[in-house]
Amino acid sequence: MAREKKIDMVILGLLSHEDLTGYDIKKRIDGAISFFWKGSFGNIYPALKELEDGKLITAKDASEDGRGKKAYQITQKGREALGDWLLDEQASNEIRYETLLKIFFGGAGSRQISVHNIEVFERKVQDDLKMLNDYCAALEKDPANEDHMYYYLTVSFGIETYKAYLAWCSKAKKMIRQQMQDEEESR
Amino acid sequence: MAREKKIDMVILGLLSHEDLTGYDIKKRIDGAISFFWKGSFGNIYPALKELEDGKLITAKDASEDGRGKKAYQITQKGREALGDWLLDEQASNEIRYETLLKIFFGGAGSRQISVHNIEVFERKVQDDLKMLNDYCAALEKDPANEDHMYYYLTVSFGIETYKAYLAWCSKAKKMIRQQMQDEEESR
DNA sequence: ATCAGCATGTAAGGCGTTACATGATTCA
DNA sequence: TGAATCATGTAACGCCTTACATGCTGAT
Repeated sequence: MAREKKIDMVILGLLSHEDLTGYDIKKRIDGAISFFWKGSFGNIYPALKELEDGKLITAKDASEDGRGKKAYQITQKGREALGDWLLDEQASNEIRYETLLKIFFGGAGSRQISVHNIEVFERKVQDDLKMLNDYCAALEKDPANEDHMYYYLTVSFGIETYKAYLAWCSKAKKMIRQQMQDEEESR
Repeated sequence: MAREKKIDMVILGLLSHEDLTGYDIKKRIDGAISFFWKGSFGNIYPALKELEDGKLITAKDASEDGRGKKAYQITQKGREALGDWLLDEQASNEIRYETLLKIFFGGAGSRQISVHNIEVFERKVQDDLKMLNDYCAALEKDPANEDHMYYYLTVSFGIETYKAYLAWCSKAKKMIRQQMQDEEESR
């Protein structure tokens, strides 16, 4: 029960559903997971090697044609590690929002800059929310399977928080603009 | 306009209001900022040294008594760097929620475990929300200064998103329990 | 032909965390 | 006197990002 890397758990989690290549794993991570977890090739391939060394996964040659394509399968030991991780109630949940940093220190710049920084953030959130809504719609069409609910729950977490972000953006812009106006009137 | 580290900007931002020691800076970061940004001594002290080397801040001996206490001041050059950073509209906003990972892969464990993981998360959010509400109350009592609104905005961002988290927690637990019940009935 | 996408991997560097090391002060 | 807090710093390690290097395949 060594302190496994999170990327290991992501890989094991994905492989618990289907066999995948490193490249496929990257694509899956870039999908619905991407708004709360990231991964890169420079991250994934070394992790696959370590997991294979630890016998948590096995590789089989999946080249239909001779190129070195490898599909990975999870082993029983891998499933156990995944189960242990789920049972461990400690979880690191972190946010690092540079935008909030810029708002917090907004007094060091003009109010217009702060409004602009909020607008840039707002646009990004709107785009991401669209993406999440698309995922959600796709899930509703698809026949309900066992894991469906879990995917839906994470997507809905994203949708709800992003909606809260957008509400905050409106409020924040209004508040800053109001203060700009107050100042103008008192001049 | 080199690609400055974010911790540098946090330090400059804090020093733009008041002179502080490294130890004080840590305390400030652990305050209202902590829910969207982190810092550690192993992070802060080397950054202070680099900022001093780059003449963005200056140190003066603040030992009332002979111990090597140093208070840092921001320089004009430091203020400019801070202003440039605020003007730069690109910002990295990331969340890494292991809890969501555990929910996403919840199918690999029992439903009870998923409910439990949500509850652990929920309790943490409730505690943090209390803290944020306290900050908010303190801000409302304090006389309104220039930067007040900016502090308020980031705190209110936290409050709003944490409320959305809690609403999601209730919904998610209900959904999982409902599915457990459905299954029991169809047995 | 050429470009996008499939596919695997390595290397350097950046940044941050944790633990360690040290010592003074203040308050109970 | 002992514990908590103030105060500064270093060192090792972990983990991830970015960029690089390589080559095949399928569609236009």
